[in-house]
Amino acid sequence: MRQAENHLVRSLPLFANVSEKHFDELMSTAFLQRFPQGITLIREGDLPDFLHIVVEGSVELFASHDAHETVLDILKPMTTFILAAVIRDEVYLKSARTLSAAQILMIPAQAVRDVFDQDPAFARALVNELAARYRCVVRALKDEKLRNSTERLANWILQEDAHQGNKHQIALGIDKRTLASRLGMTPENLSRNLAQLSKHGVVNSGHDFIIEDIDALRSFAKPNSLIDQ
Amino acid sequence: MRQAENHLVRSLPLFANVSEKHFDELMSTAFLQRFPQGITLIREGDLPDFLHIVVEGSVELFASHDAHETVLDILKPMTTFILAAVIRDEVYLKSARTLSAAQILMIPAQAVRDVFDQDPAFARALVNELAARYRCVVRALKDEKLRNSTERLANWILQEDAHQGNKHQIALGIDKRTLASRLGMTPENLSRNLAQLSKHGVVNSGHDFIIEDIDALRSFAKPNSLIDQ
DNA sequence: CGTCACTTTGATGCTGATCAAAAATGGTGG
DNA sequence: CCACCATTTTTGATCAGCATCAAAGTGACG
Repeated sequence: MRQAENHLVRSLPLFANVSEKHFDELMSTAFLQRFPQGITLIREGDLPDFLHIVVEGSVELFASHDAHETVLDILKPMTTFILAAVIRDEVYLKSARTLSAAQILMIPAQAVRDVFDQDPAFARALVNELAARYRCVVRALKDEKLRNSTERLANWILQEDAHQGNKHQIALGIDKRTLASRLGMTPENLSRNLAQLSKHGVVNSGHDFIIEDIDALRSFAKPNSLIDQ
Repeated sequence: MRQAENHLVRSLPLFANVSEKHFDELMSTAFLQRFPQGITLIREGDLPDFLHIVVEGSVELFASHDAHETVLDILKPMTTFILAAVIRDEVYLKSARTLSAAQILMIPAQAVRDVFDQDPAFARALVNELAARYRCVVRALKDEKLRNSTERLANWILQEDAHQGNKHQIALGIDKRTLASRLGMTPENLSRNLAQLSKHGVVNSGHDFIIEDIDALRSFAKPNSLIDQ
């Protein structure tokens, strides 16, 4: 792994207070690997070999059952995934594939468990990370069960605007098909929902969404700090 | 706390390898409290004071938004809850209320965090428990997104039969209103879904469900080890 | 300027929620 | 033991949300 990325990884909260020795132990066996778009990184049902961290690009977590598939999350840098499976050494419950070209840091699962037992700072950081991931899933479940698809879209727009610096102009970055899947709706429905939101201050301009009346959007979306991040 | 319960708690995986000293430290500040049915134990949005463990009875986790409420989980002994909020010292994302009279062990949040930092065995056990809880939520999210309500009911019956010893006769224990809520459907729909399942080997006899043809039920339910426990 | 992929629009059907009412169940007191 | 009442459960009718299939529109790019 090159110096630049090493430094980037070192600065992650997960490794913040880990001793130099243990950080080196983790990194000495780790790979930083580039993948093209559309590659399946892990498959549900397999046993975990590595803890994965998205360093660049984006990754989609999904699951299948009886010829149906659903997107459970979309990850951007710097996020760990399949931490719970690594800790328990049990099969993955989700699959993962790259949504764009991506760089993934892969740390052998056994090394993660070993350093966890030796380094209290790493243990603390890891449990914090896992708790954070847990809370994300709970938020996703609440979003799914307590809102309809138009409300999910409206809140996604508000959140994304905040992430992109409250410019009231949101660059999509992904195609609408993927966004639809992320939001738990079909592309057709996303289209119709966007049409709905024009009544609530949102305009769809090519690959951007523009918020023309944020108060109207807020009052429709009813954002909730116990669901949205 | 009485000796009997102390022993029960001591034998939980969470405390299995914790030193006597640290176990006593946790227990010395803990309460074992009885609650009647229908008591709200925690409210979403509040900050955590205690880690909770269901010792007896059952507890419902739920969340509300915009005049809607949804049941996220039903807990039986011995299960921890709100572990993630305790670890991160952040507000609860769910509320909890007793579904029956219940006994709850409450360990001060600060004690949990302190012992975590001092006792590697407790740290290991706690991260294992949190990972297990994480995987439960992921399973719930998949169940919700990948199955319709009849399939959820069919799989619940299969699981409950296994828990109750494969007698092919399942005692409900809770009223159908609560079961419906647990399974993410209205009582009306539960009733209709049960009628549907009579085509697939399930008979509804008073407060019991009877599986008359488990192969038919299995073939309809399509149980999946990556969704069901 | 034509092709191909993506997106939108239209028509239709399924799933599950809601409201209303009937039926079944269970407990209580005469 | 039975009649009565309250509660739970079931049944029926209707409606909203979302998926699906089909077709038309749009835009990027060779």
